[in-house]
Amino acid sequence: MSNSGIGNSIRRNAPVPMAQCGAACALEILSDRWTMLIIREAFYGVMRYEDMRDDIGIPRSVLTQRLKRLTEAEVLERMPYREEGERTRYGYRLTSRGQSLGLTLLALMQWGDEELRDGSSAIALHDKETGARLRVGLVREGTSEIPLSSARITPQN
Amino acid sequence: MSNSGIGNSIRRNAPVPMAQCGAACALEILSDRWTMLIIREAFYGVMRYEDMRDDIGIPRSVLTQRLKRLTEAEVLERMPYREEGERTRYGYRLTSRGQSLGLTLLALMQWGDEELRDGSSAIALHDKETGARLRVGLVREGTSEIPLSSARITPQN
DNA sequence: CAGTATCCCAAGCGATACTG
DNA sequence: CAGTATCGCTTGGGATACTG
Repeated sequence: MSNSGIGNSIRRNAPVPMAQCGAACALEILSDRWTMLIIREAFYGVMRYEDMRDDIGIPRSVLTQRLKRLTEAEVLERMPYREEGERTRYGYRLTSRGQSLGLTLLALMQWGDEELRDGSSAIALHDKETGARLRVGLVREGTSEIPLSSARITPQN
Repeated sequence: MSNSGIGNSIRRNAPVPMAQCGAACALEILSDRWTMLIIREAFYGVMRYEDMRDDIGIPRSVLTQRLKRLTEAEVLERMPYREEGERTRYGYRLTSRGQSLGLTLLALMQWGDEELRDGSSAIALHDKETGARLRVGLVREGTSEIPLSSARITPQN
């Protein structure tokens, strides 16, 4: 049968209790309709409240609440910034904890592109050094580990 | 700054519109409080309605609705099964589409373990053949791709 | 055991108006 | 521009009872 990764008989309970599960823990922060979309914006470098609203169509009250939650969870940080000839404004960007969520986001994107869409992705990942095309997958620990920071992300089309 | 994977200036909008984004598409099915936990159960081989309820504490009405949605999305399938001396029962298991979600689940778990917990994971991944420890990461396409099916998942105590 | 049915309440949604 | 405030509405959550 080999229907899943762990054994091949029917299990009556999960081998890892919810309280000790990293996924369950992560989902407490991430599992609602908007949060990963906000992460996606931040991942692409969109920092501003209004810009996020324009992109994803989230109601103000909800965006405000989510940004607060993500900031408290240290996934995002609130940052002052200034553009040419403009006054100082505030925006949000990924902390290092947030950046490491990029892999999860990419895994999700890959699944969506391959299983729900025609298989064509709207972005491509390449190794900055070698130019080799990259995917999210299982890797031997230590070997051939490519950090997200050495990937180039290019919109297709 | 190099704060995210794509360029280093402030973006006013995401380079990929929501409508063409695999992640956005995936989140339409997956982004609520319970769905990924149900996937997690199925991933571990828990098939039964009542067992899922016991593990994750989801209300009946919600579980029923989610199983329906996931079945319609062809992530789960409803399966008759029979245990020793018992009558035929029905349960749910991952389709191939569902199984390929395993990578996303593992990425999520890895993030939760490393960033939200003490860094200790409740499971370990090893290559069935070589025994090498595995992680979710970026891989050169083609090269060194290890399918989920050749990974052994062992609960760490 | 695998669901339906019901009911109540809290949270989230969506729109719009307002403020520093 | 980056939020708060408000409000009516819909959805989901949580509990419990019932059915084949």
